[in-house]
Amino acid sequence: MGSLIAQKGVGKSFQVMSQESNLLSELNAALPDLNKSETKVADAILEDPEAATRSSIAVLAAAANVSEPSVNRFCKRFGATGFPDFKLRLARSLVSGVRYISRAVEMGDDIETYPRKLFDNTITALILARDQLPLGAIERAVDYLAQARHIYFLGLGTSAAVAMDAEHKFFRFKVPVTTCTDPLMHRMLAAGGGVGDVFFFISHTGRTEILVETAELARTTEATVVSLTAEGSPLAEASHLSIGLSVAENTEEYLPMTSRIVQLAVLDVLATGMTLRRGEGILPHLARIKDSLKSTRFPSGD
Amino acid sequence: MGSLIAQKGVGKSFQVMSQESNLLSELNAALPDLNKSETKVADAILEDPEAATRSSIAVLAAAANVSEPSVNRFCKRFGATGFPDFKLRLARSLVSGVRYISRAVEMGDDIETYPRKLFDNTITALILARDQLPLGAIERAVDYLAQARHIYFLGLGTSAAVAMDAEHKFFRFKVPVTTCTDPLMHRMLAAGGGVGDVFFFISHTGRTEILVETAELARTTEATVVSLTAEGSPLAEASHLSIGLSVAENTEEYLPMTSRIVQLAVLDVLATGMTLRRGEGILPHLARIKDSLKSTRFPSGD
DNA sequence: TCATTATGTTGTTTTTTTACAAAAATTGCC
DNA sequence: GGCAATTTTTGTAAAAAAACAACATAATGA
Repeated sequence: MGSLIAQKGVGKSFQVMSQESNLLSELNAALPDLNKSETKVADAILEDPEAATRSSIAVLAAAANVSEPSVNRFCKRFGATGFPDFKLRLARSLVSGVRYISRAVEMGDDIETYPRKLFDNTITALILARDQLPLGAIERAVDYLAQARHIYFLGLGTSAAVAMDAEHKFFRFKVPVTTCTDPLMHRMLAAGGGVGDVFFFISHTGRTEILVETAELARTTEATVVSLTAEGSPLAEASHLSIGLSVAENTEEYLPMTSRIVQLAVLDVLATGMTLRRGEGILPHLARIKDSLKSTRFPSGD
Repeated sequence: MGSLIAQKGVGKSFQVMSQESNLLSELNAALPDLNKSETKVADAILEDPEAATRSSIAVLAAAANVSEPSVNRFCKRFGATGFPDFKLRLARSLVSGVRYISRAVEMGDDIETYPRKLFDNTITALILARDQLPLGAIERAVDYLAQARHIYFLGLGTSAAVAMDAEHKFFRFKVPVTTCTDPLMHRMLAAGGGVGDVFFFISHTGRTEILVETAELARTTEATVVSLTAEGSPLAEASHLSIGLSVAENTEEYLPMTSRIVQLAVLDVLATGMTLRRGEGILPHLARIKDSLKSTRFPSGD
């Protein structure tokens, strides 16, 4: 379920996923399964989707070098009742303005181009992550965290910053939270784990040896080992519970980017889950913490 | 500027704002200024906007008990070139109005609901930020950073994690980067600033007194002060250059959420800008840094 | 009552869709 | 492999639907 199913012969329609799906990404995904003229139409649309929504069927047909009925059939294949309906759907999926086709930044890109690309890629990654969020794992993670006596967020490199962010969130729940970036410290903490301790590992690849070893070490204790990492990775295997992410890795070659933002978003979810678990009672406490900062600030105008 | 202007008598058109605005709210706002048949049409559309996007002009005219040209004129009054164009705009604003409207998590939300809400809110924040990104400021910030002899990322609380993330990115450009969370240390660093030093302040509110004071202190030196913070805030005022963000403040009451993700995304943009500025030459260097981690990892399957 | 504005009617133009036919590709058979 | 039959793909042309413009009538207000 979820991805395109080309039902050859049967009804020949590219019925897809829930209505959630984005028409543009759908087009993109269907691309390999399309025949000649369909491909031409898809290309023409993807070339400039915005323009496509404004074109008449005749204009689009000309742009794609196919006949008008071909365009019409194309629309129907994608679940629309006809061309106008198709344009409507297309317009809707354009709203977020996200170019669903991730485009990497190129050396020649100017200031008008690359910030948009980066944002779009990040947004796309979040949308993808949202749609395949392992809710079961998240729910169980919240269980563990809510019952934890002490939480350790462990990550290295870029994930260390994510761990730090997590610390800034979870200490609010009256649970001792520890983060650190020293792998030797990690080991010692892990070795000392006991009942009620939750070791929360954060790693994009899930393959960093020292981190996996630390997780394995923690497993030998009474502590609970949770990880936020790549699905099926060694770290995931080493954990009691893994929140598996399959972030279509960074379009950008050299700088870590989208993966950590998705991790942060997931941690937001966990923290929120914890708030909900705690119930109304925790709200005054959270409010107090927030208010404690007021006196450190210049009064705001409004 | 910004809100609807009903130019009675002159051209009689409800020309409005940028195309940014939401057509639905526009209709709503214009309601009192409409005449009889226009009101009927507006009512019919507002009654069920979703249906309106699917109707032909005839169907809508019937639903509103007016003639077809009345509907057509109505559409033109609202800036559309005609009925189809109007429907397109309506479809667009329906998406942004309905789905992309920020919805706060509520106490009763279940696992199917709140993760989605959180992700949607984050995504919306990124879209908003993307569309009002101060490109000029970003470009100048890249200038400063690219020429920096030493970069200091300073932030407190949640922004400390963002600063740490920035450190993890920018050290790759062969520039000394310092982050720290100790405000006394901040002051001393700021006091010691000199030509070529860039102090990069990160703060959601831009009102944290010690941070603003540190920025002011840094301003007394030869160093450059840049900030990523709320537009028009004291911190922004204290800086040579401010990248102003107007993150529609956290729907979530008590946990800092979307703002820092937007900050991270902007830092991605800056880091990328720096890569582009450095040109192809920097790529092997970035690749070397990335590869340096290979030996710390379990070999990946693919 | 006259001028102005608002609305509707009629008919034309544009757009979309259907029905059908030609072309291309595929399959089965020799 | 070659050839016919079948299926699929694509295009043409005509019908249907939709949108629009021009004009006419009705309503409104001075």
